[in-house]
Formats: sequence, structure tokens, C-alpha cells
Amino acid sequence: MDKTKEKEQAILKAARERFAQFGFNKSTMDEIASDVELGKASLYYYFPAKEDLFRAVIHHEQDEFVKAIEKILNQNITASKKLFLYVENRLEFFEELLNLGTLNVHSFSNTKSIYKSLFENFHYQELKLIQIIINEGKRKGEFKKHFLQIYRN
Amino acid sequence: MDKTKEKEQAILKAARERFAQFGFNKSTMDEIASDVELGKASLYYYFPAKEDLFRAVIHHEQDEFVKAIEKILNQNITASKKLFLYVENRLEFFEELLNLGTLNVHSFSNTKSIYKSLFENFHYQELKLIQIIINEGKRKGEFKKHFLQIYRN
Amino acid sequence: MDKTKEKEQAILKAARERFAQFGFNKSTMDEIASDVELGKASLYYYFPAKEDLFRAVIHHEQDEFVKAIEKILNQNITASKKLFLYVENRLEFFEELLNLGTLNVHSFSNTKSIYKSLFENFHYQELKLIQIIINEGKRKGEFKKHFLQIYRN
Amino acid sequence: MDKTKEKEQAILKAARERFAQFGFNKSTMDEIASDVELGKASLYYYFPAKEDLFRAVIHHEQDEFVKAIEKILNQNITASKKLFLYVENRLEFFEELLNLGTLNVHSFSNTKSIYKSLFENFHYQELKLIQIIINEGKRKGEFKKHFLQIYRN
DNA sequence: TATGAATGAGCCTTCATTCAT
DNA sequence: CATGAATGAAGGCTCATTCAT
Repeated sequence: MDKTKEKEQAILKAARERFAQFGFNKSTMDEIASDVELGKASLYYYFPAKEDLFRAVIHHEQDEFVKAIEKILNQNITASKKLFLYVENRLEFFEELLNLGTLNVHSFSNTKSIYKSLFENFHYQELKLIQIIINEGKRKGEFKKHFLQIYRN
Repeated sequence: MDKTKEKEQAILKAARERFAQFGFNKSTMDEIASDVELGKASLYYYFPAKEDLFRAVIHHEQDEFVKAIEKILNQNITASKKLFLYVENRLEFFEELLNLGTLNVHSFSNTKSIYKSLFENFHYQELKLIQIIINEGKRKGEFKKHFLQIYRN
Repeated sequence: MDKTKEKEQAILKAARERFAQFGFNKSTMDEIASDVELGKASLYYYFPAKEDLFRAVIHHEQDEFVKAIEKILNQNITASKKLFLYVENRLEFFEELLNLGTLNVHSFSNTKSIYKSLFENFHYQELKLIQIIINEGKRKGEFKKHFLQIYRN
Repeated sequence: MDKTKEKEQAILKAARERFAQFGFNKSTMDEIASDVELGKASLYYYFPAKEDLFRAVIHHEQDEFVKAIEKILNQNITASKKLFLYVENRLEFFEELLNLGTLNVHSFSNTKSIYKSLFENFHYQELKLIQIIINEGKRKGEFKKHFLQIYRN
């Protein structure tokens, strides 16, 4: 991994920790910059706006979550168990987002589309994962055939 | 109700709505003042600091919650049902606090005692309410005698 | 003394103490009002502006000083001793004015004439007192005839 | 001298002049910033708080005073004359502090230790200077051996 | 890449002053 | 006489963001 990517990761890590501990508004660019031993202005080279940094953190968390679920999918356990583990992980993830201040950032540039821009792709991935679990459950006879229909609308 | 108390209530209402929609930090005294058609300075006549306004809102919410639970206590239903309703209301209340930004106000004067100063008395009241439900359940034979011991220490 | 004059004196006393302890700017009308158990608005019935209250305090101090000097004049001591006592009192008085914040109130309405409006008459009185002492000294042969000429310009 | 130090000096100069003419409270950060053709916010880049700016001004004045005394010490004059010049300068310096509003800043963070934090080191230096003069006076026979004992305790 | 320096915009808070009652 | 209520104006401070180097 090149130097730039490394710095980027370090910033992301620092930002994640700040956001988690103090929330979005109470974490300043100055502090995050200090954490990674950069000048505040330098942060703007990697992330053109605080909002972008936040988005990156959220997406990173979403990726981690998806990876965790994929790992579960590959385990040799019943679909029911997988569904249970999914729900458990989902709750934890939601709590994390709370800590990051996601729900308090009502003040983004275009308020109405935060949710969309932050979660659109993520929800699509999530649905696919659930679908996989359900299909497996149906195939193995654990769930009834009409157990759950996603993509109905 | 006299004029002053009325204004105070109006301010509290406006503040509650602002906090609920935008969180503590993103709600400004200016906006809240505008909502009740007062100058910003006038707000300070009723509440000496933003934090005080916030405290007042939280305590109001806690009172509402306690009243709701007390109403449930007086209903002619089983203790189990009461316990269920309690939990349900409790969850809703928690969500409301989240919206108000309670959990994101890491920046109060003395960070360590926010929780204490905001919830101390409330928790005491809550324990009493739960105790009442449990006692009733035991008396009526719904719960076993050793169901739950509060105040054990 | 009627009730109004009494209140006025009480306010003056409170103001003097506040100014002496905290200076002009750091003494608020609210505090002074509280000290005499009046509403802030009521202060404005007696003194139409904070500046007026300040002026009144200063003038009161000046009167006290003049009275003290007059008392000295009437004592049965040498003119030299009187002159010495005068200087001593004068220094004390000056220090008091410092405490009241007189020298820091550069910010009155019309900056240039504060000094004038606050001290004009006082200086006139002062000169008269000194003149009396000097004349007495000359008359008694303590001072030479050309000791000091006031009113020269 | 680099640009930053220059700006810092310019700010210090502007602040000193403002404080001297209007006192601490009546000098605003906005005005001082304007004087050096900076935005108010930029002042905070150099001095994190108004109080810090004030402290810096005071310390600068103290340094100037000490330098002036040191210059006197090196002159080829009697110790008595040096002592006289010291007292003269000291009085002037005291007046300057008065003008800066030092004695009217009753409102610092921790009132009791302003004096300490502003003058502690300065007093130590002053004592050393006086000691030097006295020792010289004793050595040259100008002062009696028991003239003055500093550091007696 | 990196940053020192600068700032506009905004926020909380204070306070002398006013005025209807 | 007295004051509750209201406010304009101002001040200190913060912070995301920009830009020349």
C-alpha cells in the first residue's frame, strides 16, 4: 500500500475514533489532524470536507459490517443461526452508527438526501445478504417457501 | 396559568422540538427565540443558559414518561401486561432522548456528572415504579416470590 | 429625610461599594439593584443612567473629601501641619478614585469632557481650601509672602 | 525576524496601545485586530484568548522595565543615584500598569492568582536588581552595612 | 504533499436601557 | 413608585474552509 493510502487509512481511523467518542459536531478537524500528526490544512488534501471524512468513516463501517456478515454466511451452521447472528450484528452496527453521531447530523448540505447518499448502496448489499440466507434456509427446508419475500414492491 | 408560565411553556415546547429535530448543538438560541417570537436576549430572561433550557426539556420528558407509567399502573390489567407496557414505553422514551441529543452532549460543563445531574432523581422514580409492578405481580401470584429483588445492596 | 431621599442614599451606598470592589464596568445595574432590594428597572427611576449613578458616587466622594479638609482647617494646628494633612488626605482620595474605576472610564458618552464634568467644580473648591491654608500660613508668618500664587493664569 | 514573530509583535504593540488608552475591558479583540489589519479570528491564531494577549502585554512591559533598570545599573553613577533612578522608574512603571487596566481586571479566571501568575517571576527579578544596587552601595561605602536586608527569611 | 496563516460566519452570553402596567 | 418583561448591540470565542507557498 502506498504512502498516500496509508495516511488516508490513518486519518480514517483517527476520525472514526473521534466521532465515536465525541460525535460528529464535537470532533474538530484540528483534533483529527493532530491525532495523525498532520496540519489541519493537510487533512483537506485527503478529504475536501469534514462531511466527506464522515461519509468515508460510515462507508468503512458498512464495509466492515458486510464483511462480518459474509464471514457468517460461509460458516457451517444452520440458516436460522445465520439469521440470528445477522440480527445480532445488525443491532451492534446500529449502535455504532448512533455513537458516530449519524443520527444527529441532520445538518448536512442537502438534508433530505443524507440518508439516501449514505445508505443507498449499503441497503442493496444488505438485502442481498439476507436474501442469500433466506434462500439457503428454504433450500435446506428450514424455512417455508413463502417465509419472506424481498423485492416485492 | 399566568403569562410568564405560559411563555416558559412555549419556550420549552419550541426548544423540545428544535432539539428533537436538530439535536442540542445544532439548535441555536436564536432559532428557539424566533419560534416563540422573542428576541434571543429575552430567552435568557427565562433560562439563564442554553444548558439550563436543555435540562428543563429533559426533565419535562422524564416527567411525561413517569406520568405515562403511572397511568399504566392504574389500569385494570395484569402485572405482566404492565411490565410489558413499561418496557415498551421505556424504549420509546430512550429513542426520544437520542433524538434530543442527550447522548451527544459530551460537552457539558462537568462532563462526568451530566448523567448524574440529569438522571439521578429520575432513576430513583423509575425504580419505585418497577418495584410497584413487581410487588403487585407477586401479590397476585403472577410472579414467583423471588422474581426480582431491587434494592438488594 | 423622606423615603425617596433615603432610597437614593441607599442606592448610592450600594453603588459606591460595588464600584470600589469591582470597578465601574464590572458592576452591573442588576447587582446594585439587588443590593438595595429593588428591581433593576426601579434604579432607573432614581438614576436615569448608569453614568449618572457613577457621577453621583464620585461627587459624594468629593463632598466627603471637602468636608474632611474643612474639619482639618478648623483644627488648632499650624498651617504647615494643615498642608501636610491636606496632602495626605488628597493621596488617599486619589487612591479611592482609582478603585472606583474613575480612570478606566474612558468610555463615557463624550470622552473629552468627563474629566471636566466630574471635577470642574471640585477643583474650584479644592483651590479655595488650599488658598485658605496658605493665607493662614502667610498671616501667621509660617510661609513667606510669595510662597505660592494660585490663580495666576 | 520571521514574519510570524513580526505579526506577533505588531499585535502586541496594538494591544498595548489599546489597553493603555482604554483599559482591558474596553478594548475589544475586534479593534485590536483592525489595528493590525487582521480579522478578529486571526488574532486567536496568535493568542488563544484575550487574557493571554493581556498577559503577554504585561510581561512585555515588565521586560522593558527590567531592561531599563539594567541599563541604569551599568551607568557610572553612585549607588544612591541608581536607587533614586530605580524608584523613579518604578513609579512610572506602576502608572503604566494602572493605565493598562491591570488593577481593574478583577474578572480573570481565577481571581486570586492573577497577581501571582502575572508578577511572580517579575518580583524575583526586581529583588535581584535592588540587591545588586544595595550591595554596590555597601561595597563603595555609600550605604551602611546594615542598610537593608533582603532575603532575611 | 504539506502547511502556516487567515477568515467569514456563527454561536452563546451579557448588559444597559426601555416601557407598559 | 415599582417592576416584569423585552431587546439591541456588542463581545469573546470556535471552526470549517481556503490559499499561497
